[in-house]
Amino acid sequence: MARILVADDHALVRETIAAYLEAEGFQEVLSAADVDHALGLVAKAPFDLILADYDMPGMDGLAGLARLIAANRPHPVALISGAISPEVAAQALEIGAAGFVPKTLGSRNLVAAVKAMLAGEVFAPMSLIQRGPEGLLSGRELDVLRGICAGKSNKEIARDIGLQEVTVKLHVKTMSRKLVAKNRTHAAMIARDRKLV
Amino acid sequence: MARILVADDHALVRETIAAYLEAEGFQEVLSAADVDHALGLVAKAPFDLILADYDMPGMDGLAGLARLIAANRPHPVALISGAISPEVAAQALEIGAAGFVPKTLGSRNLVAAVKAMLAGEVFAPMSLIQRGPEGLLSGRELDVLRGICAGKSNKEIARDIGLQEVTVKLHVKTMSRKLVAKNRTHAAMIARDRKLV
DNA sequence: AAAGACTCTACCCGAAAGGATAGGATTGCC
DNA sequence: GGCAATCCTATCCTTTCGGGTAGAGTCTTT
Repeated sequence: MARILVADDHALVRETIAAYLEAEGFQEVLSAADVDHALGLVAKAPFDLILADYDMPGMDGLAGLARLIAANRPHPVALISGAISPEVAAQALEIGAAGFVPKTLGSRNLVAAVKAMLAGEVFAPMSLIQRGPEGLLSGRELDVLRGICAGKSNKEIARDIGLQEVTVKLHVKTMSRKLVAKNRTHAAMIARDRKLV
Repeated sequence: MARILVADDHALVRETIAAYLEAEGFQEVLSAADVDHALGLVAKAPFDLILADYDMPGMDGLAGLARLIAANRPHPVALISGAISPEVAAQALEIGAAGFVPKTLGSRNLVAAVKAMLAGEVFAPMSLIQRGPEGLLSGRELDVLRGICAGKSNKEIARDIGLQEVTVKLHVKTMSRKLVAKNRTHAAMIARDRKLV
């Protein structure tokens, strides 16, 4: 019926999902533990649909997803994920992701989502779609946020990315406003929760 | 063959694992989405084995696990988890957990682990067992760490737990040393990574 | 060309955090 | 009792943060 690839580094999740889809009547369901393995399988023969985990070795943010999409074009590639931020979701859709399969999805909904995406539709929970470009962090702000999450001081961040300390402080301030964080520590925790880094 | 309960708030994980275990020949595999639901099922009839997710509604740290263990005594209760800190693992074993099932475990190993625990053995990856009491955070230090993770200032933390600000600063210092953190933000990220809070 | 972003830098200030050192209080344990 | 660990408080000092305001450069879009 369809050739599907499930890519997830959690063997338990990967294999059980694959087994479930096979039991649902999909002809060929393969699995991969990382992006490189997945790309190798795609190279042999493209899939009708790829489900890829966002927190997977080789993903490197959305770079790995972009490679998968390019390799499997024009067939759809979707993200499996426990929790994804609206920011990441928007970027994923921009680079051509076919949708999202939250792990909170039930088995029956999973099948429905897979069928929808096989038919060329975009499947994504509303909560991930409805959002303005409001409150998005700029590139520099993300750089600084990464430094903060690494426990660096403003001075260290400034040295590492080649800026003056005052400039870093500015980015910390504006970025904290956007995240509605009380301070850098709070911002770091929010970033971690929303997987912004 | 055995009556097993799989408790996980991720419907996809929960149902697929349950389906897989059933396919392996286990007679009765039920599932629950939160601790309260699980306790309700246990109350009707105890299970030969319970697999419970650590990051689950109602778990409240290890309190929920303790309730499940008490309710299902003397049958084993194990934790399903993507990542668990040695600290939490040790505490779980102390209060009587039967072991751990990392999500990185393959399907075949899952079956082996389940059978081992049904036989009364403790199943846990070595990496979670070998650890000294070295570097453990004291109660107060954990209190302060929780405050830091919430983005609070020392002053706020002091007010909330009824201490002087200087005392909080002391705990921040000693706790950061133990975690080998450069500052409070770094400590917060380490705590989040190791699930210390 | 103008508007709007993102960007970088500078100066100022008060508040917060980090670090060192020291003393006393409370436990539980040998 | 002595010992160790944890806990609470204190004083002093330096560094870092957080916040405000201001000016100017780049780039893209309209």
